[in-house]
Amino acid sequence: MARTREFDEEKVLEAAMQLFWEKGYEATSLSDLTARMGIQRPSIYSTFGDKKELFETALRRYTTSRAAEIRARLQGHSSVKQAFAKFFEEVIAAEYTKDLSNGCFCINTMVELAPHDERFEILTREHQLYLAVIFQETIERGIQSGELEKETDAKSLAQALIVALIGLTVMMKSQPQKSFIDNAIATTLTLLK
Amino acid sequence: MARTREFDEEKVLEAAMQLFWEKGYEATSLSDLTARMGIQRPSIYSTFGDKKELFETALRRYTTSRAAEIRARLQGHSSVKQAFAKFFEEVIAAEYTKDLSNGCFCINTMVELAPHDERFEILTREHQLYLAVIFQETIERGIQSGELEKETDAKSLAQALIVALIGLTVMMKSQPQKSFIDNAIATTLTLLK
DNA sequence: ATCATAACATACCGTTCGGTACAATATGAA
DNA sequence: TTCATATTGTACCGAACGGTATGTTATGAT
Repeated sequence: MARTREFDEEKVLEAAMQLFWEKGYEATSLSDLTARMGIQRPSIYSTFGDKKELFETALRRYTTSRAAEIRARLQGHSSVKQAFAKFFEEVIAAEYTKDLSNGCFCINTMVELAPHDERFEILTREHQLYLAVIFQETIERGIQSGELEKETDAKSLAQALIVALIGLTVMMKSQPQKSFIDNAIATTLTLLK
Repeated sequence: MARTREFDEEKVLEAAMQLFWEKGYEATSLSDLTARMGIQRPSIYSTFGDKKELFETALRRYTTSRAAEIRARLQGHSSVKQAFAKFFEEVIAAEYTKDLSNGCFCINTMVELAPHDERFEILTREHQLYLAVIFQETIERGIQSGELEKETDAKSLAQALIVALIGLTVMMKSQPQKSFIDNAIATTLTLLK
């Protein structure tokens, strides 16, 4: 009964996410978005609402898929120590490999928007809490299997590892020597015992 | 021989620093700056150069005084463990006390500008490296006094604590329960032994 | 084939952006 | 007191901002 949509909503949202991830909210203009998404301005507004709604949708997409990815990676090793070591190693390698490293979209948003917009304060907090739960479950698996000490405080340890993950992700934005990060994480991971 | 300046360069720079610290680079407009600094636009340009130069000057002022403050705090306790515990505790308390917490100006800049501007990549990296040296010296003092184990790798441990400091500072922007941060830091500080 | 309708492209809205030209003002050396 | 000069306030610059009105185009149910 009417003209059919010519773009794939998933694809243009993915493009918007990449752009916001690279440049942040303020530094990304509507012109940047139309260029990258390959659609016109009114199409953005009719499909996603205004700039901030689009940003929120993009961020939700990111956090959902990122959490699933992390969960999968941690479940991919029988050894919990090895699972965390590999995971951190891959996070580090990803930043040092790609020429342009964007870090974590959620962390970027925590810094840029959470302090001035409660919606993003909540959204970013809940993502971190969810990651902490994933970490905690992994640690508990290690306790159950006997790999980790029975007395381990799984929750506190998970929270410490989340803080380390955030810290290393941010620190890498200043491109320190890789040994700095490697040392820091190796030391932190000795908490798993 | 000419009209005398009517404002205190130090004071208006301090005001600019506070504003950039609160809002970041992009989100702070020249109008915001003139309002907060209490001087007119041409005075900013003739005294500090353009917006980015002013930002850099403000950030340098921040990092210098912040490093001196941290060094002093860590030297203020004979016990190294207690020095770090108190220091982290104060960082946490500062964020939960003030209604508007700005976190760390340097960390904010690492996230917003370092990935897109080499000048700030270098500036922020060197600040973190300097803080790591301060941490390392403190840890070495603890080794020397016998408070910490002789085998302690002071450098790696210092780097791990810097990563934790960054992580907690960023994490607090999402206003998690205080117990999350307290647990994480308590666990991380068990690395001091 | 007609036509109501939704997506399209274009062109524009008022506002705000970073930055500056310019004239008025105040100063101290002469 | 005069005058060269640096600082001030105002008013403006073109460009870019987020957002929208409007007319054109393509669609599928009738």
